[in-house]
Amino acid sequence: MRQDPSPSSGSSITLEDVARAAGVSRSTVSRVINGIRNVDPAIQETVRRAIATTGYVPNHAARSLVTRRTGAIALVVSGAGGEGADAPFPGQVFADPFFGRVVGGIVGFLRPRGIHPILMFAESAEIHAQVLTHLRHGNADGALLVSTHAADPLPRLLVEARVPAVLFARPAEPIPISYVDVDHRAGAKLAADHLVSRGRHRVATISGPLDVPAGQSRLTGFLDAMAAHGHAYVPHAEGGFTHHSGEAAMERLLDEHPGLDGVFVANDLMAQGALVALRHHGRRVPEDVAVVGFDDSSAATACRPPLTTVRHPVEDMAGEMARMLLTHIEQPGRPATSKIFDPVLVVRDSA
Amino acid sequence: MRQDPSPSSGSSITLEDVARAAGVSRSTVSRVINGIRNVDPAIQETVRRAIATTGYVPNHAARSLVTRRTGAIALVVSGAGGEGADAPFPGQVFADPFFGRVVGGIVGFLRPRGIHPILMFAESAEIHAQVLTHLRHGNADGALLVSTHAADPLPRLLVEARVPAVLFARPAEPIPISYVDVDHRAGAKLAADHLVSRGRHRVATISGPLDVPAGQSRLTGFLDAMAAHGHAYVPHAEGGFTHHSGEAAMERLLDEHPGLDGVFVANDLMAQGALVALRHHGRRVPEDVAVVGFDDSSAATACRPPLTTVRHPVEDMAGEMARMLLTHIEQPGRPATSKIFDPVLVVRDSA
DNA sequence: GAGAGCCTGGAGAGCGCTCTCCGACCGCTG
DNA sequence: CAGCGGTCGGAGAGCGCTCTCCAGGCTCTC
Repeated sequence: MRQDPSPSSGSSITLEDVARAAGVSRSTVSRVINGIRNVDPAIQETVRRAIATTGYVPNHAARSLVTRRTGAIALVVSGAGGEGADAPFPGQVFADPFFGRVVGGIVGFLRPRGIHPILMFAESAEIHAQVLTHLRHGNADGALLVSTHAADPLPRLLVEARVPAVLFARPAEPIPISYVDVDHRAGAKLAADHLVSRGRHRVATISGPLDVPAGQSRLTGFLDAMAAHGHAYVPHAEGGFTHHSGEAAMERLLDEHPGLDGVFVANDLMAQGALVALRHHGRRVPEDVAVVGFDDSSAATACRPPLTTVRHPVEDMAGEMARMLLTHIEQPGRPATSKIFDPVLVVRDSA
Repeated sequence: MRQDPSPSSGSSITLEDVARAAGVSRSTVSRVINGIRNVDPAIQETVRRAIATTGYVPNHAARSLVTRRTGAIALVVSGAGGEGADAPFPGQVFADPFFGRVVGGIVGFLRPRGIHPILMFAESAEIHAQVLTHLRHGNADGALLVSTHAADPLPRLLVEARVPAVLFARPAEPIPISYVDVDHRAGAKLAADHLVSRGRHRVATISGPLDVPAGQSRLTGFLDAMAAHGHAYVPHAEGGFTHHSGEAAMERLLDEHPGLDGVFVANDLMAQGALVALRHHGRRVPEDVAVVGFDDSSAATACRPPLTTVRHPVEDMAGEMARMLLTHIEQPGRPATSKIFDPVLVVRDSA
């Protein structure tokens, strides 16, 4: 089943060669390849055979020179502008398995379409500029942007440079750019309802950073839902979405409210940290304290006990993000749109 | 400091336009941009200014059409050929933070050179073919390959297709392809020496899969080093480099050798699982059982207690891999080379 | 002071492809 | 049988860039 024509080295076979082999013109071969206009089926067959025999592979550069399309998409993972140098190498974000799911969803959508994303990290201002230049050089037709921090200037820069782009999560500032997001408030409500239904009355929460929309919405959504259940006051400690910040926040909460019996933690990584702190303080989970996380990352199942958590359909969201970008590339003038996904509660052992 | 020329939209400014603006020929502008041959400094300055005023951005497609270089590199994460469908989406491998470090090291080296890797996952045979086609289309000048399983057919396919490529870790079968690797035996010896120096006498080991060179070498290296210390017999359980396989292997070991007081686990993810099993069986770490991992992944510090582990210089290795690939691309005829890195023991609390 | 040789800038030929335009040929109708 | 619209293949002009070749002017040497 494997074709293996003799002169497979290098591939200097051009359209011209195929045309000669098939006894037709370059145009006809091009039409067959691109499926444009009607070409006599018999000739089509001849051409196809000629392509197979010659082992022809289209030259991507030549094609994109004339079509002004690269067929490539950039996947940009972006941090804030003014972060410290706590990462000697880029790519540390992949320590969060969440990104693996995003990447998986994107690749799952793009790969069947023959597109492979170009991976870029942009964690400082000068690199933002570099990324932008790269994009404007025509190295990609558009960008998928996953920001790790609020106040990421890149979305705005992208809009200004007219680079088609779609974000994962709503931007902190209102700008005309498409994005996908999860309904954070609904997710937080799911967690609140669950904790209450489990009979927890002294519930606290560990939020994400409050300058991030996700951190903000999960907190307010949780507080509102708890209020609806009659809990006017819910202790709260702010974390930074990292394992250690979750552990530290739990310590603080435990110090100030030793009697708490339930906690909603705004992401799984922090919940994992919270679990460590709880164990350290001799609390059993879920008997003494019920814990609900958010994200359903692989950290959720790696924990002991496995976390009850709010699951985003991350893969679906990432796929939709890619689909939206392709649409924007296809139809340049299109206004920005957004799509919000419903989260689901995944009940495991921690609550 | 930011330039923002008026017609920044789209960029239909060509070399020709810049040449006209600078009052020189296209060739001269090209020479200035590419730094080829001597150009009068005064003219260089004029040209540079013209580039800035016009907001010129070179067209990548046109350039690579003539240079036959894309300036792009593929980062291929490849699985075995016959794996089951346990992954609905590709990219699950990123759940292992190890890949984050690899990616970080690669990007750290490539980015200053203006190169961004194209991310590809290849977990089935048909996708191997697709990846190969993509590469041969001239979408990338070469490939960096990280295999998750032995018996990955891709290295051989790459060699056959004459695609410049460098592997992370030695291929299971001997083929003429460049790679970087860590000295697994030396790492295992580090672990053995440490356990012995800590006075452990009933030491066991959890190995990785034995069809992978890394799994194999770490095991034999450990056994040999222990033998050198006079320990002729070391109990051994095979794992699959995953959290759960480590936990299961530890259970088995504990069943058969309840008196063990030290264990070398062939990677951190499994060690994390082993820790869970040990705790479950009431063993204190490191008091009752000392645990040494391998990789120094972020799992190592997320554990309680933090793992004593063998650290590869993953980022350096990944960077070197990229450097080697660039060399191969630069000098096509070059024979395959390899570079082996020395691991380091990172002592934390678990042993 | 003149010839040789070097240095620098310009002209122009492609790289491989797409796509518009055009012409040939078909079947159909009046 | 002539005329007409429709279908389908071919010719050719670029897309924007690099790079070889060449010409002109300079310095240097004898």
